[in-house]
Amino acid sequence: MAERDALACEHFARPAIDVALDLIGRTLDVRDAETVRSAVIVETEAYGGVEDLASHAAFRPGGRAAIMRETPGLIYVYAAYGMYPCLNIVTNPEGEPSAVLIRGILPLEASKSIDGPGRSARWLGVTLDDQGQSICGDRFWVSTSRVPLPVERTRRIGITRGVDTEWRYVARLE
DNA sequence: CGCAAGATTATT
DNA sequence: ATAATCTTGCGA
Repeated sequence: MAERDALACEHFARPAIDVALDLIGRTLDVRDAETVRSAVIVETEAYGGVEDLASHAAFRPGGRAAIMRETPGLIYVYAAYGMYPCLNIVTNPEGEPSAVLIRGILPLEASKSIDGPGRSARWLGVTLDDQGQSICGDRFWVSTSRVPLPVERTRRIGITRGVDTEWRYVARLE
């Protein structure tokens, strides 16, 4: 079998804000029993750090979000409003609980981008059971290659606290 | 044990 | 604008 074009887990052992920007333009692959879904990451948000009140690690540190304290490169999945699984990648700088939320993707076989964390995770086939999986494993991996895209930096969406920090990145698509 | 809030989405 | 739907945290 050919070498897989995958980033090593150590790549995510950096501040979430750095990883969030770095991920824009990279391809995310998710292997299913039958197929492999591939999509370019076009929108991300960084969460974490002791000062980030919007982070689950700050106001909901127990339960699933505890994984944000674990090894970088692990998958954190939470159900937004109890209904929609959302995909995160744990990115631990120095024991600081943090993660990057995948908010938008551009499926390779599609022409239209998918907007929103719930819709993105659903297209990729991500479920709550993927909690704890590795982003550099058999089911999930991210390409070493990166499509150069114009990136915009904005405030995060859908939150009521920590609204001042500009920790969201969006690729500007033609 | 009960209740309110929340990193959302589809429908009215 | 608002319902759908459930985990987590907090107060009684």
